[in-house]
Amino acid sequence: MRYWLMKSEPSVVGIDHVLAMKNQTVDWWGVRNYQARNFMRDQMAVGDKVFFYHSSCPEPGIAGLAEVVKKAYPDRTQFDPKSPYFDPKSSAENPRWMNVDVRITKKTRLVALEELRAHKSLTNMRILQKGNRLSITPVDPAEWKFITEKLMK
DNA sequence: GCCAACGTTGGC
DNA sequence: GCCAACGTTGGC
Repeated sequence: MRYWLMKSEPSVVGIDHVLAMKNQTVDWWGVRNYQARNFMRDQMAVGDKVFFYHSSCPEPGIAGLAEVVKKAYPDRTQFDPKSPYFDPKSSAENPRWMNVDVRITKKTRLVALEELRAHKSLTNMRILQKGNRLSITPVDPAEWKFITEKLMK
């Protein structure tokens, strides 16, 4: 079982949106970066734990806990010509983009990016590295433990 | 709105 | 296969 951090923009799909969805579950559509796709496609398994992270917003940070409930399958938006995520080079026979399904298990207090930066034991987190842009990153088990047990309590 | 960092594209 | 140009991300 692995741990992950997944970024979402709350103005598009925030944690409250997902809580209002059926089974509090969302398909993680819209990833158009190969590294992030490969994490979903090759490494994510049902039961993996996820930090649901809010980015590009007034208060970026971890907003809740989630888990992977369905392994990767083709992202529906790549086939929709009306979607900004449409990819003309993708096809049903040879889909380029994949996503998993993620279910919110708990909405937590917002653990702000600024707060994460303040803790020495988290300095290696991918999300805190300069220039980090990857929307899906692995989380070290010790980092998961620290954040869930010490910061969220 | 700025801009550093990084990924992708495409001409050669 | 190189790399300049361009586009995007995301915190500030």
